[in-house]
Amino acid sequence: MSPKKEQLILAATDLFSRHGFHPVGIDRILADAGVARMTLYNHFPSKDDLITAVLDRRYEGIMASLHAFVEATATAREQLEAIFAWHEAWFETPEFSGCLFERALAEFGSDYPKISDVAIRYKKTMMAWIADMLKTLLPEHAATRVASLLLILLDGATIDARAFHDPTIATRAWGAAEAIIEQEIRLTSTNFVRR
Amino acid sequence: MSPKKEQLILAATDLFSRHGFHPVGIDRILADAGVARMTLYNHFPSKDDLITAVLDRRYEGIMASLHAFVEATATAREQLEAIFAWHEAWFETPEFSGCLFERALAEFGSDYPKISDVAIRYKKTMMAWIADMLKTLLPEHAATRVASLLLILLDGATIDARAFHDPTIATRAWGAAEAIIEQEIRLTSTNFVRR
DNA sequence: GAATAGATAGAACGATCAGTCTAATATGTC
DNA sequence: GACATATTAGACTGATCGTTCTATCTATTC
Repeated sequence: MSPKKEQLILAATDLFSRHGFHPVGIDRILADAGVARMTLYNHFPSKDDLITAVLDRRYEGIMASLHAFVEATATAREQLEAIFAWHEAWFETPEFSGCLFERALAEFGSDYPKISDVAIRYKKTMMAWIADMLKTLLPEHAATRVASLLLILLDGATIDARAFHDPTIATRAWGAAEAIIEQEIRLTSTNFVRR
Repeated sequence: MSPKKEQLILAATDLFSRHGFHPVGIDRILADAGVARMTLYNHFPSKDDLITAVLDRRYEGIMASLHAFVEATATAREQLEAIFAWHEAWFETPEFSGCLFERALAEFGSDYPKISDVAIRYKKTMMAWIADMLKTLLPEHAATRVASLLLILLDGATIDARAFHDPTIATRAWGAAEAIIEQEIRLTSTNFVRR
C-alpha cells in the first residue's frame, strides 16, 4: 500500500476518533497527514470512502490484536475472560474514545450502508466468535443466546467506560458474564437430570 | 411555553433522531416546524442550545414515561423487570433509532460539555434509581455495583437492538440481569452464613 | 535523456452552513 | 385606535464544506 495512503488513513483515524466524522473536514486531514489534496482523491473517490477505509483498517487491527491476545490462553473460559481483559486494557489507553464502529453507526445510522455495514459486520463477527467459545461450555442454542448477551455487556461496557472514564467496568462486566454463563450451565444440567 | 418553541423542539427531535445532529441544518428544522428563521433565534441563542433543549425535553419525557410505567408495579423485582420491559416496548416503536443521548455523546464527545452533560446526567440518574430498587434486595455496596451492571445491560441492549433490529434483546437482557442479581444474593447470603 | 506516474500547491467551484439584519405583518392589550 | 410583542419572509454575511481542475515538480524506469 502506498505510504501516502497509509498516512491518510492514520491521520483520519486519529482525527475521527478525537472529534467524530462530520466535524473533521478534508483540509484538517490533509494538514495532519502532510499530503496534497489531489493525492487524497487519487486514493479515495470521496470522504465516505476514506471513512470506510478507516473503519476497515480498524476492523482488521482490532481483530488481529484480539486474536493475538486471546490465543495466548488455553481454555474457553480463559479465552472469554481474555476478551474482557483486552477491553479493559483498551479502555485504559489514553486515546480511548469509545468504539469507532458504534460512533459511526450513531452518526450515520443506516442512511449510509457503506459505512454502517462495517459496524454491523464487526458485531456479527464478534458474536459468532464468542458463540464458538461458548459451544464448549453450553449446548449450541444456549451458546448463541448467551453470546448475544456477552456482546451486549461488551458494548455497554465500552459506552459506559467512555461516559464515566472508568476502565474497571470491563472487569465487572466479566463478573456479570460469568454469572450468566454459570446460570446457563446450571439450567442445562438440571434439564439433563429431568430427562 | 410558546407554541412556536414547542414546534421547533418537536421538529428538531424528529429530524435529529432520524438523521443525527450534524447532518440536519437549521433550514430543514425551520421548514418542518413551519417557523421563521428569526423565531428560532429568538427562542434559542444557537443551534447548540436547541440541541440541548431537545435533549432536556427528551430527558424529562423518558423519565416521566418510565416512572409511570414502573410505578404500576409492586415489588422491587417487578420494578426492575418493568424497566427492561419499557425498553422493549420502546425498541418496538417504529421511530426507534437508538438512544438520543448516546448518539449525542457519540457525535459531540466531551468537546461540547453543554451537550454531553445531559447524556451523562441521564446515565447517572438511571443508575441511582436502579440502585435504590436494588437496595431492597442487596446490601448497599452490592446494590450500587449491580446497578452499574444493569445500566451496562440496558445501554448495550439499546445499541444492539438498533444495530440488529431486534427488540427482543431487552427480554434476554432482563434474563441476564436476573442471573446477576441471583448470584449476588447467593454470595451475600453465604457471607452471612459464614459469619 | 526521454517518458511515465505520482505528488505537489493552490485557485476555484457550487453548495451549504449557522447566524444577522431589515422591513412588513399579525396579535392581543389597554 | 394606539401601543407592544411576536412572527413573518427573505436577503445577506462570512465561513466552511467536499470536490474539481490546472500547472508544476519529483522520482523511477527504460
